[in-house]
Amino acid sequence: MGKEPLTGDQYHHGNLRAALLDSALVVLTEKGVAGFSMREAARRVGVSQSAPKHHFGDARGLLGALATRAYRQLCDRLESLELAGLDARGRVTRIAAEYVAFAGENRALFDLMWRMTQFDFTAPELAEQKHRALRALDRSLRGEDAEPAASDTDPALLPSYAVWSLVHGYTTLALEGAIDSSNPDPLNSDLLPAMLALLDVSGPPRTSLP
Amino acid sequence: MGKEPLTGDQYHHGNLRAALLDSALVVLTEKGVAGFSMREAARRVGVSQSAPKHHFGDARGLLGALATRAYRQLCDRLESLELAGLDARGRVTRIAAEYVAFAGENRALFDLMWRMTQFDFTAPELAEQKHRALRALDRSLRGEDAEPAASDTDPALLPSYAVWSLVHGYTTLALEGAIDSSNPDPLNSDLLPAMLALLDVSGPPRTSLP
DNA sequence: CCCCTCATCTTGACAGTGAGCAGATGATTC
DNA sequence: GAATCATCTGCTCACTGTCAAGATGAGGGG
Repeated sequence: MGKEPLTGDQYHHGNLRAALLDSALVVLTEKGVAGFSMREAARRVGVSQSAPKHHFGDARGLLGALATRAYRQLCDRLESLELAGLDARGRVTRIAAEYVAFAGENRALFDLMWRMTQFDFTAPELAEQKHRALRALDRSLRGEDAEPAASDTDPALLPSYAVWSLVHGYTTLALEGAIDSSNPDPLNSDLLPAMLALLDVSGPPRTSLP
Repeated sequence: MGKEPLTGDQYHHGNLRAALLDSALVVLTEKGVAGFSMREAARRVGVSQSAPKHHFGDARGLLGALATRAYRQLCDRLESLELAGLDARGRVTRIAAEYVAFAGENRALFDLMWRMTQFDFTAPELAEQKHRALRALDRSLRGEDAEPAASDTDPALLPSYAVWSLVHGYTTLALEGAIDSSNPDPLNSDLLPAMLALLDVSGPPRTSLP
């Protein structure tokens, strides 16, 4: 009975699930998505190579749980933004900056988030978090008091889709060095606000012109 | 040393380099980036596992060559578009459709293209092709006769950056199922033209007039 | 002609990975 | 106490990328 530090954590070997998630995040950050190894994540918490199986099934399960947690963190940040006193354009700029900041602070995680279908990972909670991200963005754009969209195909969502697409596209292109590559920190450039200024975020064509 | 290739298949085992590229493309398309295997690509052309080493160095070299070829194909398609008689908005819509079509027809390849930094692959030709894509897009947007941008930071490029970001962002988000997921073929939806209609593509801040 | 050189390709290893299976281990409950 | 059950270990297997050393064959002087 190897009684390692029994501090607080009840060890059978503790709450392995959380420990493995943290360890996996470190490995992912260090090695990137391509260099990630489930064995190494297990090794770092001092546990056998097949310990993760009971908690996550397989490697995709682990990465999926990690991505789901990342989505939740991103949504939390977007939802907790302080936007009072800002007009629509100011809100959009603010939320775009937060989106880009998250991507910059969690590059490997951000990479992983948009690669889950490639890993054949389709958890309902993941799709739910994606919807949550859109809703958070839409609520910030149209204001707290605006009535939420009826469905995902509500034309009122169009500006939010456009903002998301533009911000997400710029983020991935900049991280890949395709845009603003001369800038040492393209994620902090003023290119994004300038691009957003070209976008009409006033609202959908609801029987009145822009 | 003779860079002169012989006609057709020169035997030792033919022109392996091209054959391996084709084979790798098939494997990539079938298994995706995550499931790609260099050994399998070699196996399919009936050659040993370490045959690719002489031509590509390692697996990243093979994928890099594949990505470079893909960039060139995309640029070729964008540059050969017939845009005569279209106004700026029509040209943008047309080029966006072509961009999305390429992504839909070559999903695994398109995935790979924006993942090369992750594989530590930095070939000068790859960066050059990215610039070429931007220039093709910009030329299509502002017309053949407009004077090209002086540098990558020329403010006149702003609309092109915005269009690229929006189109690229929508493409990746749609492929990932984050946008328009109820649509069975989100890449052919009319969402993208509607979003582009929200974008002001008229030109840079009019501090100077044409 | 022979022989030499050199690019190309094969063989055979090595370390590392994800996955599956039989069993130890220990907490919980009866 | 004993039985149950989730949890974790050790082992095996097939597979991967990479490397070093050896075959193979084409082309070019002597």
